[in-house]
Parts: sequence; structure tokens; C-alpha cells
Amino acid sequence: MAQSKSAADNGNRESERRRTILRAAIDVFARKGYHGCRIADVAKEAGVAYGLVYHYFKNKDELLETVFDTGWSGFVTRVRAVVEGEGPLSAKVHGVVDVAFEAYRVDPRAVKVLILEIARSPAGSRINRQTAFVDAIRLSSELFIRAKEAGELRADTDPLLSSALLFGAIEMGLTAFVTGLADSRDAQALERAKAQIADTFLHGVLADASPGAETAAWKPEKPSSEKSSTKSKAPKRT
Amino acid sequence: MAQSKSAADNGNRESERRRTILRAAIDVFARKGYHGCRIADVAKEAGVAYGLVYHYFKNKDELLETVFDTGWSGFVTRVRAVVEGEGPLSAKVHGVVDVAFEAYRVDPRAVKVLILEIARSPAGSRINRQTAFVDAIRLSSELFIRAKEAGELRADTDPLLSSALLFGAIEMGLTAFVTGLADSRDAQALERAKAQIADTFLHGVLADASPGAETAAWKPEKPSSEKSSTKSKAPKRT
DNA sequence: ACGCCGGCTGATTGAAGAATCAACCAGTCG
DNA sequence: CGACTGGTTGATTCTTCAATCAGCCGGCGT
Repeated sequence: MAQSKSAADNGNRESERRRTILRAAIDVFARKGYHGCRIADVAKEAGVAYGLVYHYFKNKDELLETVFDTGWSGFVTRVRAVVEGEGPLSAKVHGVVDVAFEAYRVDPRAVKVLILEIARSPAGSRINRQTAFVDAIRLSSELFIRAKEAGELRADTDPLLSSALLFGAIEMGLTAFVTGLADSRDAQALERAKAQIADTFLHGVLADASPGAETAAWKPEKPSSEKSSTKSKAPKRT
Repeated sequence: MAQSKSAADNGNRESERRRTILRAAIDVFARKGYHGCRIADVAKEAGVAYGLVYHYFKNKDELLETVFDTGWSGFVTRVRAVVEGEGPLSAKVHGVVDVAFEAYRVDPRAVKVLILEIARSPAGSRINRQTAFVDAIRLSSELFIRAKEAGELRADTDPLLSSALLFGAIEMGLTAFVTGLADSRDAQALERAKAQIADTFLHGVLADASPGAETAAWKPEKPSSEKSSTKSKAPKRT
């Protein structure tokens, strides 16, 4: 709003103020949860008046919805890119995990809100947030459907469930950091967790009875650990 | 105790009424969520007067806390039994998954409450529910610590994270049923999901490059599939 | 200069619902 | 049989917020 205010704002549904409020909402939601915070808290955090929140958002629910959609659509877009891209299954699985962890690295608070508020829908609320999660799971189940047809997967796996399990593992892995079970300041730990999630999902936890070949395929493969980070460093609007 | 009411009740902190209210609370929480329901709803469901809820529980929060602790402690007890029991790692992992799914079979509503209300805590509330989850994860991480020392696990696995991933997979697998992504009336589907969760966790999703031996070890191993169910059929106080 | 316009303010209101409490009643005991 | 106890009731009170709205600036056009 520094220069062209009214003009730009009219055409652009994203005024500086609005973004400030959205940012504040993410922080407060992350700290106290959706139900645990009052609009007053958000306004205070944003350094604006109570009523201004209602100038930009119809009500508290729309505010959460916006926070949610913004963050989630960015995530889903990037997951879709991975799923629809080229390469072997294992690379894609690593890719999906990367996307999730990169999102966390960029904006842990936002991820915390997405993860923590995801399940609970205040009954009346429009789009059930579970639906969003389900969509993401369905989306990446494509991956497993195709992989299964190609014979890359064991025969007795259900693609949808596989997809759910991957997201479950990612979610809980992230939760470990979100809740402080693991130290999220430790970049090393994040990298290791990322690798372990994908590897466990692909190969299991057990020490492989068949040594060499299979096992060797995924471990030394991480010299360019930054490669994937770069890919998912795409702009994240929050 | 069925006859002698007042006498027994004095000594027994579990009067019939109290249990009725608890049961009603579980059902209403499962249906509308903690925040989405009024104490009036719980009272109506239980067929008692509004005020009686406050006779047995200090406030709404204590009610949720009790619902939570009751269900959770039962689950943790059974998980502990599995973890501290005898047998190879793979059997125990299957055992933990069994416990979770059996709990769901016995009382899906209660599990729904535990899963859905687990993450977010109303700020002021005493024991953070996340703590409970973290405890369970820590508990079963023992499993992986010991297994790792015994060389059963790949060297680069963090036991705590492994434990988290297992629970993440279980949770999301269960969530698939809770949210209706998968049909929970289908007993077959439940059995298959159970098997797939444990198998994926132990061996990964990939078609095993090394056939026979390793793969054969876990699949035919489930002739006595009721064994574990029986074990976890222990009294569940709700 | 001046007043108009639109972003902005924050005290006020009204609803929702948690928690209270005084009265009620069904047994029990003396 | 009549005092007494303690579980039970639900209208009433009290608190908390979401949402409103009457007006306040400060820039901009005239």
C-alpha cells in the first residue's frame, strides 16, 4: 500500500493489511488453536483494530478457512507436481516427503495449524477439512495405482491405504517436531527424519535379509541432499 | 453391587449414573466434537438432568479429560503388554496394530474421540493430550531400541522416529475408517488394512527384490489371527 | 482550503452456553 | 411415621466472545 493504495487494492484482493492479519491468524492459531483464541488476539497480534478483521473476513470461520486453503493448496499443488512428474516410485515418495518437510522448514507455524486443526471441523463449517486431507491422499494414491500396475509394489497392497500410510507417517514424523518430541532447530535431524520416513515406507524397518543391491540403492543416493530442497523452495504464499 | 447402591457407591467412585454420563459424553463428542457439543447435549443423551453432569464432573473439561484418560489408559496398558511380552519384533508390531484395530472394533466412537480430539488442547487444560500420545510413542520405542541393539533393524533408524511412524501409520489407517474413506463395516477390509499396515512398516511397499525366504516369513505366520484379538479383548472400561 | 471518501477504530450489544443453587424427592434409619 | 440424607432437577445467573456500527482520521480531488 506504500504507493498505489486504493487503485491496486480494488483490483487486488490481497492488500497489505489483509496479509498481515492472515499472518497473525496463522501465528495465533498455531499457538492457541482455533478455538482457543479470540478474534481480539488475532487483531492484537496483527496490530490492528478488532473490527478490521471483519472488514477483510466475513467471520472467524472464513478466516480459518482462508488460512487453511492458502496453505493447503500450496502443499497440494506441489505434491501434485511430484506425483505427475517423471521418475521411479521411490524418487516420488522421497519427493512427497521432501515437499512436506520443506513446507515445515519454510513455515513451521503454518504447518502446525494445518496438522493440528485438520481433523476438527466446527460442524457448521463449509468445506470439511478432512476432505482436503482425503483429496491429497486420493491424489497421491494415483502414484501407487500406477506403480502397482507396473508391478513395482507387492501384490497385496491397497493403493489408497498405502497413500494413507505414507501421509500418516509424514504427519506423525512432522508432529514429532511440532510437539517438540524432536528438536526442529536441528537441520540434521530433519534431514535424517526425512530420509527415514521415505526409506521405512519403501523398504520397511527390518534389517534386510538380502544385503547389498537393494539396500545400497537408497542410502548412498543422498549426496545432493539440497537438490530436492531447491525444487520445493518455490514461492509459498502465506 | 447391583443391589446395595448407596453403600457400594460411596466406596466405589464409579456409580452407574456416572458411567452412563461418560458413555453419553463419548457418543456426543464423537458425533459433534468437544467444542461442538453443549453439556445439555450430553445430559440429554444420558437421559439425566443438566446439573447432574456437574455433580459427577467438576466441569466440561474434566469430563473430556476423563473420557480421554479412560480410553487411553486402556489402550496404553494393552500396548505395554505387547511391548513387554515375548517374541520377535515382527510379532510385536503386528500385536500393536492388532491392539489398535481391536479397540476400534470394540468401540469405534471412543477411538474416534481419541483420534480426533487428540492433537488440539484447549490451552488451559491440564495434561496436554499430546503428552499421552508422546508417552505411547516413547513406550513402544523401547521395542525398537532393543530390536536395534539386537541387530534386527537397519542401522540408520532412529528408534523414537520408528515408533512415531508406526503410530502415524496406524492413526491414519484408522482415520481412513473413522472418516469413511474406507468402509468400516467390512470386517475383511479391517483385517487387510491391519496386515498391510504392519507389513508395510516392517518390509516396505516395494515388491521385494529378494523373493521367497524373507517374504514368506511374515505372511503365513498369521494362522492364529484370533490369538492377539483374544489377548486384547480384556475388559475395557468406558 | 475544504469537504468527501474509504480504510480504519473500538466501545457496545446480544447470543450462546458454562456453571450455580435452591428446591425436590426417594429411600433409610430411629 | 417423621426427621434426615444425598442423589437429582432445571430455571437462573454470569461470563465470554463473535459480530456490529457509529463515527474518526488522513489523503486526495477540486
